[in-house]
Amino acid sequence: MPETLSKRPIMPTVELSAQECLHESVSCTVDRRITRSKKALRIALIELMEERGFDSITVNDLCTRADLNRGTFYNHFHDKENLLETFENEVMDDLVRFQVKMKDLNLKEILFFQVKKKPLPFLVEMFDYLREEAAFLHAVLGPGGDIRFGPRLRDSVCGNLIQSILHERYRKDPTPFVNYYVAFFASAYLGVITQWIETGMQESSEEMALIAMRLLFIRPGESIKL
Amino acid sequence: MPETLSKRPIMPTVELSAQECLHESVSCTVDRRITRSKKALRIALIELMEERGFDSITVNDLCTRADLNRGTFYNHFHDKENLLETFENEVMDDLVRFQVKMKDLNLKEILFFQVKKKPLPFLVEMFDYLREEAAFLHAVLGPGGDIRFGPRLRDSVCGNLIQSILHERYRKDPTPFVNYYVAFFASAYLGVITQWIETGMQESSEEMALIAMRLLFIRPGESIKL
DNA sequence: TTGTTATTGAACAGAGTGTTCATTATTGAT
DNA sequence: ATCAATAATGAACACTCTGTTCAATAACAA
Repeated sequence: MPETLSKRPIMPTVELSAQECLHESVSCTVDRRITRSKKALRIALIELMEERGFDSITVNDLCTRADLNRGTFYNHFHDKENLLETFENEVMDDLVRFQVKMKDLNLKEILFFQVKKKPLPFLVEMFDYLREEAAFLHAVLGPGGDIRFGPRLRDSVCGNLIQSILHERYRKDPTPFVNYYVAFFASAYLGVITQWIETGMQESSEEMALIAMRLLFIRPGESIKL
Repeated sequence: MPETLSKRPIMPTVELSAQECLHESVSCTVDRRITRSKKALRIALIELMEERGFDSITVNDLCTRADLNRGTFYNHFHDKENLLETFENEVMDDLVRFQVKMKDLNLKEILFFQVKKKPLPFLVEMFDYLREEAAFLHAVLGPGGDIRFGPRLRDSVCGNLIQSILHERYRKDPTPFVNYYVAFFASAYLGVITQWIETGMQESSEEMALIAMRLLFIRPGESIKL
């Protein structure tokens, strides 16, 4: 079914005026009505996801909560899935900058900070950013959230982290074990992030960075003499 | 809104006759029409979750796919959420038996099998069971699944596993680090299970048990001399 | 101020929901 | 094989939500 084709394209004034700006080199400001509507919908979405879960939210609910006309919603979004997807993509785009910093990481550098008991700066930055987006992340990672976002976050943030700390001996290891090794640690760090957000971010970003580093040097079986 | 109260209670003949059985001590068999309908709905649910995701499934879709009348669906389930929840609970109930075996585990025993390169029997059993339920698990853990099931599986299966391997020194550690330590490994093992199911369970249950054990003795930072 | 455009409120057909009911078909047990 | 019990069926119902259109109004950037 070509259901996506039957939908008329939503062309936000934001993007169009942004292009025009480059063309006409004029100070371009977006229409405040649009940003206001979108902000209100974002808040309404987060609140309702926490209260009832994404599935049972209706477009009516969102608009009532955001104090907007239902037509306004459809001016900017196809449906509630498109609304959620938009905000998810914004966060994912923001996270790209940390991926870059992760790629030129190595175990020696981590250990250098570890022995000095200093948190890795980029890890602190990352937890800072996650705290900024805590309301959204709490909703979207929680029981009323989106099942696809956790894996996205894991692959984006944690995937690169694992690649950089992956032991050299496993880099060229073709056995299936390596895949599980990567899945193991990527999921593990997503779990740490989720735990932090779910429990209300009691620890500071510096503390979390140190905890994340410490977990790299822990081995459950270490208590037993080999 | 007392919406749950307004729903009439669904009393499956299964449970009632089960009670009567204890009372009258008669060989009790459930109505085959019911089990047939529920099985058809289970298959339909799994298929449609894979194809379109749970959110966009309608009761109509389920009944069409299961070749059932819509009224039959409402004879047994309140709504599609209740349908999914029922099957989720069945799997969770099955998993209880592994929790028991996990509680009387300890690191020494694991190491004993580890040095002999033998998989822990209960781990093999568990991966065997997961393979039995692979179709359901693949659907419910996948992108069209239920966001609440992963955490349930993690807490049930992996939570107990971690408690038994938790290093003695952390058992009485009151610092928040321990919480993240547990979250770390519980999420990690859920990630391994999910990876296995998502990639079509290429490895045997014995291989997976060995991989899970090996991951207990791995430490990313081990390549660096302290 | 002025032209533009986002928002509003109303209306619409269509789809899905959850329920009821009389009828038919299966079932388990005698 | 028969029979009472009950699950399945198909139809109908009011209801909610959807996604769209439209004219009127309000807010905006310049």
